[in-house]
Amino acid sequence: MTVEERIRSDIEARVHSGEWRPGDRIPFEHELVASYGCSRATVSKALTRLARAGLIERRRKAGSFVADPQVHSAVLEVPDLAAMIAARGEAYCWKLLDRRVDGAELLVTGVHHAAGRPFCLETRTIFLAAVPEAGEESFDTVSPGSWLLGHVPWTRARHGIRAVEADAGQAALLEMAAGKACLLIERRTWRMDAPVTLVEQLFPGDRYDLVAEFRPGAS
Amino acid sequence: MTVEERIRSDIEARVHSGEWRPGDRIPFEHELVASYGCSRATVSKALTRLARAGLIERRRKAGSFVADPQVHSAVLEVPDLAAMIAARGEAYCWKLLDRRVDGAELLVTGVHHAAGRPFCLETRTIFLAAVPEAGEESFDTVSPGSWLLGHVPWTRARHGIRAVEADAGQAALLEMAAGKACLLIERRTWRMDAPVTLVEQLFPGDRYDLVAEFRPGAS
DNA sequence: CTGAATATTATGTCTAGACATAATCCAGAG
DNA sequence: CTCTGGATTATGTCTAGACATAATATTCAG
Repeated sequence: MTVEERIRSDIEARVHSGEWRPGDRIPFEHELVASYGCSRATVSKALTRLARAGLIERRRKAGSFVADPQVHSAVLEVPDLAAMIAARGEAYCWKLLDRRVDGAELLVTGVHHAAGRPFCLETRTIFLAAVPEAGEESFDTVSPGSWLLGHVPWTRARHGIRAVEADAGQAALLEMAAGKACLLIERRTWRMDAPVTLVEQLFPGDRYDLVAEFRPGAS
Repeated sequence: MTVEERIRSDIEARVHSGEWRPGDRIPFEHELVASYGCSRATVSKALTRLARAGLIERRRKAGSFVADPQVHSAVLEVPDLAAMIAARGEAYCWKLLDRRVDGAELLVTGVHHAAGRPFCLETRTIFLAAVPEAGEESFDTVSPGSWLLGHVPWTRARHGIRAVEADAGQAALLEMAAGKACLLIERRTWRMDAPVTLVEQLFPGDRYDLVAEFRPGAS
């Protein structure tokens, strides 16, 4: 364990245990230098990282303080569906329903299947200005999500999550009763402010369970 | 702009623009030292931060490489409901329905209202072993979520998000028709491996829209 | 007393170098 | 040929110190 790690984990432990409470001042850098017998650069690196993780707040001249509890936020994992289903040991397959070009947009519709049952209805728009190569792809065996993952780096994404009721057409494609509750995930992706893709994924409520795990100060 | 920031943003720009593709080697540290005319510590700090953000991968002896596109993941903001509703300019109010102690667990049920309409049905368990002070709170004017935010630091949380249909009782409390689609968020929170609270929040599907924004390499 | 100039102090950024560590390459032994 | 042990090399961590910057505390003029 490096000196920097030791400093960090000592401070984390004191904050998490409640020994140092939000607003408390933690030792000055020069005090930590003295007690750990290391150089200031090492202490500073440890504090910088804790500050970036949101555990402490540093103020010039005043010192460093335990930060107020952070806003709730969590890291939401939205893995590649194919990989996710494979990880559960179920057979995965993608069935293309429709593919057409409308001006500079490529519209793809299809269903992801897990263990032989429909699992997710996907409606996707791909903006050809950002991804011209997509025009060459048929997407009849590979889902656009998997293809895009490997071909286009994105710099920003925005997710919306809602609960909706399946209409008759959607219900038929997902082999479920109309009016049943579904999780609707809408994701827009950009690459340097140029839209890359917009996707709506509709999951039967009882067949999908999104999970988000979070560890604050996950240094 | 500091030298470190300049190095970082130059590399980010080259990766995001596609000039350097996943797998490409980026210049060695000593080359960056030469081209920026700075010390190795500065270059190393920049690369360390890019590596932590997942943009590059560093390998001893081999150099640093542009990382493969990351798994989709997003930062999910789960703000305090009271603060969130207030931010939308709507009146917020919490109505306690039930509060009782069952052994070492405090069970609280209530409804969050926005603009006079029920907005979220909350069923919460608070583990008194981790939060003994909660036993003194009536929770008749302040929601347990807001109270806990200010009183208990937590170190880990796990969210589950599902779509469900409201049963008759839930529907009545939320002033909606039974069987309608709802978003169910379940959150468990721990503090140093001791459970703090478990909450289920049920939102009418058409009145809530969870949003997650993500910028990879958000250095 | 009030307000402005000055001194102090802790953090922010950086340098030039040291040694450690791990991965790779290459030469020589078998 | 293969395998092993060193030499090489890039990153990983650290030191001791420098100067910059921003916020506070203090002093002094009015």
